[in-house]
Amino acid sequence: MNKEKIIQIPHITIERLSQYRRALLLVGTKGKTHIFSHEIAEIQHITAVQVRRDLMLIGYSGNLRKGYKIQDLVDLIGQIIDSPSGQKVAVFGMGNLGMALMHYLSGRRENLYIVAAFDVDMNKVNQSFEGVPCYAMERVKEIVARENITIGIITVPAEDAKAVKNLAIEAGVKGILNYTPIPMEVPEGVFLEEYDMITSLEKVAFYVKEMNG
Amino acid sequence: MNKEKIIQIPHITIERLSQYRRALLLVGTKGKTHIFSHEIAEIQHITAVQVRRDLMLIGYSGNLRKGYKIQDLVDLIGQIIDSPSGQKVAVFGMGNLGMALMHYLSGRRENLYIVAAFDVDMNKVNQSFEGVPCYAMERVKEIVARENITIGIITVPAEDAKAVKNLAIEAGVKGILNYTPIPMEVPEGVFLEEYDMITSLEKVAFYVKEMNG
DNA sequence: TTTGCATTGTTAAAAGTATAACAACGAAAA
DNA sequence: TTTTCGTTGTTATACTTTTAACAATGCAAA
Repeated sequence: MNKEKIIQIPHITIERLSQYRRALLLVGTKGKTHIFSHEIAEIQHITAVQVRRDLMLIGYSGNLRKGYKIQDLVDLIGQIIDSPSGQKVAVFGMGNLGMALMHYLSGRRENLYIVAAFDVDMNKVNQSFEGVPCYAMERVKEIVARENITIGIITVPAEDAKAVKNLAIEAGVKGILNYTPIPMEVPEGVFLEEYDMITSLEKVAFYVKEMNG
Repeated sequence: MNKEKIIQIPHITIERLSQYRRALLLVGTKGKTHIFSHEIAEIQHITAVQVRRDLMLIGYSGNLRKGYKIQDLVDLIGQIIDSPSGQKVAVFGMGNLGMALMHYLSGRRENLYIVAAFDVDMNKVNQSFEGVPCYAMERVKEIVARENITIGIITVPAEDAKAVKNLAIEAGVKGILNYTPIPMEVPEGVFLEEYDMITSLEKVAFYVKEMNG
């Protein structure tokens, strides 16, 4: 019965917690030790009430005069959203986007380890990027099993997206982050998150149009 | 009084319309001319009711036996979310991510024209990528004004993010798509959209943990 | 013709999410 | 001491978004 809290934390709060943590880590580097709800709110472009409510949901109590202790809050958020022993991640496709991700993510989250890259380009295979080895696509099954990789980020060209996704899932990956423009299907038990940059760009374009006549 | 509909379309429907359109264009290439709400729903991992409701909001009527006519629907979505004369976009920072974006977006949306890239690296300046010229950062003001660029995508390193954002806005950009991990402030009248890949990755990690924990 | 069926369009209900309102607190100022 | 102030934690309310329910339609099969 050592189960987590019964009260479910809303999806959207989970996302915000991740964002709060990054904001906190950022301001933490500036020597700040405490922060008020309205300061977090301003960074995130939301309201202070919402921040306080989110923190209430995870059961964190701040100090009435000093606000929230950054380190404690970071630790608590970690307890909720991180896996205790971390998770291993592979990047499928070392084109520009894969390279950007590797560069950006590598070493940034201590609980998420990027341990492998895969590509079909033999000039990239057996190289290493940011200290992460790049393997041939043929070795997905072997490496995913050996390293116990649970998350795959797909950045291959559109035409290979489906095949690579299937390969990753057959190999045992439990979460897919899809950066290709091809909507995917995944079996029960695999979590899928899709992001298409065009959606964001078109959204910006729409609101620029709306605001400026 | 030639104003658009009074009934406001919810933000989230706008985003889905953009996604519907891309899905429709994709299936359209396969010779399909009509599509049912449940088919769109399946691609988007949502319910058919939601699709129908969204289409109701934009006033599109399908055919009871054949479903929705793909071309008509694509056109109508375009009327709603696109600017009649298109908008021009600049990419700030031609690192891996900027390069990936350029490659991916270039020529994909007929109404959004990527007309300039900016970088500080003199090896990139005066080159062109995907047919798009790359200028020195010093020329932002000049080029944004000359080309009438309304949207800026920021992919520079974190430490330059704020300065480049300010530069772009001073030059007249009305919409910012921020791919750096630095939360930004923008003045009234400028639309800001932020995306951090770590949020997506942590979200996947969280739900993988929850499902398999 | 009549019945059955899969679909759309729409209203009503439910669920999810954000905001408002305010008591409680405790340090600092009066 | 007492008052003021800015903050947190929380409940109650409002708003947004999704889902359910179902009438209407019109083709196809009986």
